[in-house]
Amino acid sequence: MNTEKIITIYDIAERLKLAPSTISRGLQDNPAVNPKTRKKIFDTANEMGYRFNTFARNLRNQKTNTIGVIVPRLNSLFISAILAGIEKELNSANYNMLISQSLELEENEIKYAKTMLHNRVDGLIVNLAANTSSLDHFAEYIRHRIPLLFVDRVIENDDFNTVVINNTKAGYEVTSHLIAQGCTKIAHLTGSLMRNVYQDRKAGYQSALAEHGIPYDESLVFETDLTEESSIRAAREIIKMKTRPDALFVANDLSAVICMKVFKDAGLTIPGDIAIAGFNNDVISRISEPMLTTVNYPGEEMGKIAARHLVTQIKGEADAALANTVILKSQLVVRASTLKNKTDDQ
Amino acid sequence: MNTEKIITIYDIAERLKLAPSTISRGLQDNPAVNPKTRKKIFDTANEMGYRFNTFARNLRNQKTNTIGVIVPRLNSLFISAILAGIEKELNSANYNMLISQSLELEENEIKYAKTMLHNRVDGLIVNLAANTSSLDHFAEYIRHRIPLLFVDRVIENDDFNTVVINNTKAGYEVTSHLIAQGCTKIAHLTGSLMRNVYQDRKAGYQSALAEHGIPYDESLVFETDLTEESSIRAAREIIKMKTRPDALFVANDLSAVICMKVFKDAGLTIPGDIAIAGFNNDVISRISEPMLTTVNYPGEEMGKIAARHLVTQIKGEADAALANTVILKSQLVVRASTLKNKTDDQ
DNA sequence: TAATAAAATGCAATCCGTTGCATTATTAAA
DNA sequence: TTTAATAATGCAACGGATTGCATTTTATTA
Repeated sequence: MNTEKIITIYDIAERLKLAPSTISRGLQDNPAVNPKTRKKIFDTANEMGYRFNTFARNLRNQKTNTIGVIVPRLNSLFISAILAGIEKELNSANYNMLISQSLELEENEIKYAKTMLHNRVDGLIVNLAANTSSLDHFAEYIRHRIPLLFVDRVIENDDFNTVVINNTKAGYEVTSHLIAQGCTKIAHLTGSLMRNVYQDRKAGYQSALAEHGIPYDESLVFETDLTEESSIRAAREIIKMKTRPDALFVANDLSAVICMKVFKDAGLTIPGDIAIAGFNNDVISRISEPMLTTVNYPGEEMGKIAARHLVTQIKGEADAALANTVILKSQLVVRASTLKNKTDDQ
Repeated sequence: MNTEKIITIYDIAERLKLAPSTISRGLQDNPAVNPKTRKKIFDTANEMGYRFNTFARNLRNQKTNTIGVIVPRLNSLFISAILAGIEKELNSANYNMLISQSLELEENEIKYAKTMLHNRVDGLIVNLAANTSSLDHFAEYIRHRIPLLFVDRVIENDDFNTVVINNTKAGYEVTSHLIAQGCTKIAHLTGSLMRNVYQDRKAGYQSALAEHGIPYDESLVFETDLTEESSIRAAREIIKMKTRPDALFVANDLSAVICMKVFKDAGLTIPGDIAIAGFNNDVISRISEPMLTTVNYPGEEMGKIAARHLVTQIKGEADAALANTVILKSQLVVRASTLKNKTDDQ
């Protein structure tokens, strides 16, 4: 058994005294080839250690069966959920997944978009980096009619397919709920306002305030990168305020729970002194004490739908010219961290 | 600007009245081509919307600059950390990353191993599925001399490169620490014992018990799949035991914190009634109340080292025949969840 | 057995970029 | 201006699988 030589269909053909085309057909279960021949082909292929060359095939077929995915980070539960969803769906549709993380930087996103283009991905799914300000780096995809889809973090633009939730509505619901609990001074800790997810949640927050006649106070909004450190810093700032807010709406669960811990360590009670609501419904929201009010955000489902959508487009079953927005449902999940009155909010 | 036609170097060559080889060289910054010509080539390529075809290149070069990665799950903080590390490293070495999740099933792992082989990955990094019992599906990699490396979850076998931590030692340290805190009846909640990570931690647990003359009691060991549900179930079983354990060593932080919550909800105090230790040093261990004693497990670092190692091998700078084991350091992180005496354990 | 239909196999071009070697154009030295 | 040396470009084969069409083999029918 030679470990060095790479076996091709030509080698098999030679061994069996057949034409390469017959080998190719045989390996593809083409009915035009005699079952006995086919069996011999497979046996010989195995014996010789043949593995087919996807490149040669792709080159010929002008298809790669590979989808590119660009996300800001890999080590986030929410992103992981999206990826898991994409992977499951792609797998059952027989596509591979090429992944890159932009580390929240537009420059990386640009670079990866190009790499994926050269790798001839059949489609691309993107979750934008925090500081991405233009979509120029995706222009080539449009130009080459390569299906492109944004999940979760998108840019308002009718030309692109997107899968999102209604962040404005969700932000509005969280804030309204806090107000219903009697909170009047509600702080908001959020991520980069360049991104719709944070921008919209904030918009919902503002509209709920407005609707209830609570003036919007810029100094109550903390725009951060939502890392562990900045969450702690923000929480400390809140503690130090002269008139402390009676509620905090945080744009993700992890940050919310981190703030909660800082508050508790400072002797504040939750929700007595300050109510806290998060976003995502990560496991962590069920483990914190008190349990965290949050928004159930169907990450895995978003991933699945995004992938399914993209595959449909690739297969040409959907009109590529028709940009589509899929808005998934999210639900407010009320838990102890915001229940000021004993009577259940429901 | 034609959006349909796919531009090749031949099209550029024709337009510029040059040979395709010159175009190819020009695009590769080959010094043999006149700077002025090169400029013209780049300009024309841009103008015509040319993007090079990685397949044709790969086909020719017999290299893909792509690394395959097979993990059991994507939606786990620990796995994500490993992936993030791999990605960072591969990126700076200019490799792409093709990812699949086995969903903890050997059959998927087998299938993906084959797909990656056909995709001609230049190397493969694997974190084994829970129920993988044989490594036969990786035989082809050995046969074709494709660098293969196992991270974290490995199988004892001198033929493979691995990057791990010393789980036995870590398990031993956790257990010894619990014993030092005065615990005498220590339960252990773990994952599939087919996997070294869990097997070894348990071995460490057992040897610590033995060393301190505590008899090993099978009924105190819970082998589960470590999901949220089974963790809750195990915690409830523990509560119901006639003589309740005074400590619980869980094989990962998330499960540990889930158990902690079940215990607290049942009115038990931590660590008073039962001390708890986890594994991984996830963020969650810092947020739980009390904070969780755990083992700092350098996931991202493992990923980086694994990737670096693999790339070195691919480039032929390492002797492929020499299987290597890299053992990273892990540290016991003592926190309140196991500190029975006020005096700091250190 | 010859003629016809059907099944199986073969031929050759194609996908597109790369590279060793040959050839032509340009510059420097004589 | 001629020759030698160098720079720039071109030629053509290669990598491996695919597929429309042609050809050969086998089975069917008259």
